[in-house]
Parts: sequence; structure tokens; C-alpha cells
Amino acid sequence: MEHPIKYHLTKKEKHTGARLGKLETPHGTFETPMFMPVGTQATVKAMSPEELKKIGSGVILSNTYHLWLRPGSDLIEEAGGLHKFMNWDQGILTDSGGFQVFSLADSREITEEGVHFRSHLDGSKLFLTPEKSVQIQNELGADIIMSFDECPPFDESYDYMKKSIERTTRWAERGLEAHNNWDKQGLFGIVQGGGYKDLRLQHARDLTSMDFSGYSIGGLSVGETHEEMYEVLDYLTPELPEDKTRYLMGVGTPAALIESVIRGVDIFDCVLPTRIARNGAAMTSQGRVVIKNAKFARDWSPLDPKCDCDTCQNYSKGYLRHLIKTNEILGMRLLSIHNLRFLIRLMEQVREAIREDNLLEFKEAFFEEYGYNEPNARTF
RNA sequence: GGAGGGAUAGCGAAGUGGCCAAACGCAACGGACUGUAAAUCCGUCCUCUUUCGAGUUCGAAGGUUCAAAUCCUUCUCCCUCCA
Repeated sequence: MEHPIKYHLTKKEKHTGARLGKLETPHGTFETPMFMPVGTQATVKAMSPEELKKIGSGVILSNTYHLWLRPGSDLIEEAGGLHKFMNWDQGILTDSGGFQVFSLADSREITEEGVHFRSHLDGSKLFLTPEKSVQIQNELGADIIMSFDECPPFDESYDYMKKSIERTTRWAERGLEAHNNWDKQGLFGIVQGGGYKDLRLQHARDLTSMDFSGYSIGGLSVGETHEEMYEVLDYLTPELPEDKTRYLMGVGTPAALIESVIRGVDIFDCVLPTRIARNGAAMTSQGRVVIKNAKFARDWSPLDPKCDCDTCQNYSKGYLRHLIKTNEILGMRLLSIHNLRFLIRLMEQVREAIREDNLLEFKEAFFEEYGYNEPNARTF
């Protein structure tokens, strides 16, 4: 089968094997490694598409579950598809809703057929199946759509995890079967298995035996330590096909991005940069800056002197702190612009380092300034 | 001039004899946030102490009581209405 989503491996970094490549989609070709901003409800919160484009965003992620509930995938189809609906002419990836089943955990029932759970909006009973998820995603029309998976906690029991990945495999087959828009939409499979090596490898083999357009690594960054996550990547990525995109879902700390690229991952998404922006924190070349802290009240220097984003070019920490403290919309917008630009630029730098075969040196220099020895491994 | 109401922690506001260092909200301060139920959530917030705890508070002064933010007396200030 001819996939509408193609991955072209440009080169591998000499010392780490990190991959430089191109992700080809019906809405453009994008260099990888790449970070994808999250726009759950057909909008990257606080950002306009024009601003996203300006900071170099290529593919953005949106969500099946949320758009299914509101405004409805039929409405978006009527609008001409998600790209047209939200005025985004670059790539779009939609998540399957699998993660929502996991995060809305208090009221779900997982069966072989699908998942019964309740709407977070009005409590109404919902039923999502692999076929339904694909159908909704076909209507939304994203370039990359995701297979409907179960995303169990990292420390779920072995027995449960084994049953879960086997069911997710069956769901993956059903999703492949149901997908009817192969001309314009690629479908990715999602590898689960928690921290169990044999299950991860088994699931990877099961999914790669099917013809997906790319492969995702799910079930990580759900509370485990970075070390546990890196260990999974160490043995998992070699099992994934060289000629397809590897997508690590939900990862977005600068450290994890760099370490994961070193372990062979191509693309990432994460709500972290936009969420912490709205909550008054920034990722900068000098480490994390909690802009709402009192110490920045009279700091007239830019958020990150090494950043080229509009926020850092034009506004001071003191002003940003004021905006955040007064709950002004502009504060959230300016910090979102910065944080996204920071990660997108970080990926640009990583690509350059792969090109130059000096990724490890880049990593050392980055952490020298950013601070690697955080008290908590999960701190970004 | 007369009648009435009120003064509680940074602000607003409960509390009207013991369970009050004093609810709650806001502000302030700190923390968390990883395929977004998030412009959300958590903690601190009289002083000292890491904790236990100790010490000073409820306009001011005096009093009643085993015990007072709560009752009594006087004073100060504020508000409303009538002249």
C-alpha cells in the first residue's frame, strides 16, 4: 500500500544514531526531529495559526474525543475538514481518544468491543470503538490519525498489561480495516506495554507486522521517571522500522526531547509548554523560569536572552510577570509563544547537531546551562 | 442636637461566654503541571520555632467571670436616618 505519510531518513548522527529525516504529508514536508504543539480543541490554546506558523510550527496535534463531542466531527467535515475549519494549512495529527479513556479513568469500562465512558461535559454515556475512532478521524481529516489504544498506567500489573496490549493489537487491526481514506490520511499504530520489556517488544512486533504509516510509543510520561522511560526507549526503538516515523507521545521536557532523539525518536507532542505558559512558567536556555515569582517584579531583562521569539524580543520579565499576576490574556499568549518557540528551536538545534555529528556536545552544552542535575528527575 | 447601626488578621467578611489564633473569599507568597475535563490544582499566609509548642491578638482603656472577639462601663472613630 502507498502511504500518504512517508518518512525519509536523511542521516544518522555518527555517535548516537539519532535520526535526521523528513516527514512527508499531504500538507507539507517537515524536518524531523520535530516537536508538535497540542491543539486539542482545534486550537493551540492562546495561539493563532499565524503565530504558530511564525514560530516554525509544522504539524500540530488535535483530538478526536474532544472534537467528536464538540462541535462534532460531522460539523467539521461539513466545514471542509479540520484544516479548513481552523485555518491551518500545515500538517495535523489527531489523537485517537485512547488517552482520554485513560485520563477520564473514574468512569470507564473497557470491553473487547470498545470503551464505555462518560462525557466530561455532561456525564452522558459514550461508547468509543476502534472503528468509531477511525471514522471520526476520517471525518476530521487530519494528515496523520492514530489507532485507538488503551493507555494503562506505567506500573499496571504484568497480567493486565499483557491482556491490554493484546487487545490494543486487535483494536489496531480493526482500525486498519476501518480506515477508508488512505489517499490523504496515514494511520499510526501505538506501542504499549508499560515498563515490561518483553511486552513492549511483543507489542512492537505485533504492530510492525501490520502496515501502519508510522509507529507511536505510548504509555510513557505518565508518571514514571525519565530513567524508566529512557530504558524503554533503549530497547524499543531498535524494534521499530527504519523507514517509518517514530512518535513518542506526550513528551515535552527539553531533557526528555534530547534524550529521546538520541534514542531514535523522530516526533513529539506535549501540552507542557502551553500549559505551563498559562500557569506562569517558562522554559528558557537558562532553565525553568517561574515568571510569577516575586523576584521578577523589577526584572527588565528578556525572558530568555538567547531566544528569538517575539516575546523575548519585545517584552521584559517584569512586564510578563505583571500580565500573569493580573491574569491578563496577553501574558498567557506571550508565554505560550515563547515556550513553543523554545521547543521548536531546540529541535532545530538538535537537527543541526545531528547534521554536524555533534549531538552529544550539544547536549552537554545545553544541560550545562539549562541545569541537568535537577532534584527531581521529572522536573523539566 | 436627637435616634439607631458599626469597628475582627493586608483587604472583604463570619463568629456574639469555653470546641477561637479566629470559618470563608480575595490579595500575597511558594509549589505542581508530560498523547489538555487545566487562564487549573495544591500548600503557606499574627509572631517565634523544622516539628512539638510558646507568645501576643478581634478600635482603646477598665471591669465581670474559672474562662471574653463574644457580657458591662467609659472613651475614640465611622455610617444611616430625623432635626
